[in-house]
Amino acid sequence: MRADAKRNYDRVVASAGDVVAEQGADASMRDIARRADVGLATLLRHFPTREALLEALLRRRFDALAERAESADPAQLPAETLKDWLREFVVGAATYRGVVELMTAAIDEPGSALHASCTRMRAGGAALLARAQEAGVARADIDGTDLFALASATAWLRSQPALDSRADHLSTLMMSIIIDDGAPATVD
Amino acid sequence: MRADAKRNYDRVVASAGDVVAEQGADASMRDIARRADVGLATLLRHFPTREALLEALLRRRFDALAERAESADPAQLPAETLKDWLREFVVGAATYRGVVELMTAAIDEPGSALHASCTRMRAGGAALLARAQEAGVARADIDGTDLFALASATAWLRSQPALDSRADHLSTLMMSIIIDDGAPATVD
DNA sequence: ACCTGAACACCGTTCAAGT
DNA sequence: ACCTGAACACCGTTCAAGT
Repeated sequence: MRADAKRNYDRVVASAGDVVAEQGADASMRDIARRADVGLATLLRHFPTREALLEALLRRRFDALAERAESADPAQLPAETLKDWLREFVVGAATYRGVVELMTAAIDEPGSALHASCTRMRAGGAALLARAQEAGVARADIDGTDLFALASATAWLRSQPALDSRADHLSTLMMSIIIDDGAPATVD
Repeated sequence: MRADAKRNYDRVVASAGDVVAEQGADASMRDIARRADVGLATLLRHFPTREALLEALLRRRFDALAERAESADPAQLPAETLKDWLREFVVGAATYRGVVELMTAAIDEPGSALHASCTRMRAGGAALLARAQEAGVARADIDGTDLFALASATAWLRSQPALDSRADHLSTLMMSIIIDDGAPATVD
């Protein structure tokens, strides 16, 4: 990549971070380009789709989440490990408004830019779930796809501005579907 | 209302029903007007906002749902009554893609055209929930707003095309947060 | 009273022209 | 190689002109 191209790329990503944080995942691409002091066409050549741009924003976080699941400490309590992971999944998926919708759509659309990170996260979550199920601390009649869906629904609740004040309570309730370790489930 | 105005009004509602069923709640208003063989400006004078148009589409169903909660048979089992009502709430809120988002937003925006029906439904649900809680068959640490939120999250899951095949299973799981009557919760 | 076409300021897509 | 302005077909909003 040429030096000026790299510079533009970085400016766009930085600008997108700001604008998407303000306006959500359906923010105006023109707006993002404007704030990056870049032509709209330039933005679109670096990121041909909206999802490609969001992927650049979310990749780091999503990859970290997948790795964390893959290299989970087997000595830790399975319920705690799963709970911690879910908590971070939900926070990650709720950082920008409108991202959860794109994730659930992307996971069965192989063409989507978000597809890879989403399937990888689902696999990671499924492994943690299986360990918890074997230990008898997670509900037995759910699989990785259910887990991904329920965690997404939790993130969806979290990203509704109207429900901001009870976000933690609702997350705790959602958690209680999945985990059953005797202790009262909690998010904080 | 003049005869021709009434005719246009009805044409628009009918057309909106079709288009919104196909494209979701963010369908193009121009498209709806076109299919109704009406000028866009005419549509917008009958329904100044998108929510006003959706309200016309959903009113009947939402009012029926509220009435049903208000006049629930006290002889019936509280858990069954609540379960049946939730089931219908979820189906109603998931008929059109994108409606749940509008509902959760509308419930704390008194200006919204959907505000009245949503608050009335929440009140109805809260009453059924209270009866179930007194009978000890519903979780004690939730209120009407939580119930509305959880039912909305269920409807959200149901309106994700990618999750179509496990919609019933996910609804059952969500139900299990709220109701606890010993019997395995189920939606069908 | 009610309807409508047209002007307006937006949007994302596409591409020929520029460095 | 990379960038960009401009044309295009859309969108919802607004309003003057028509019946």
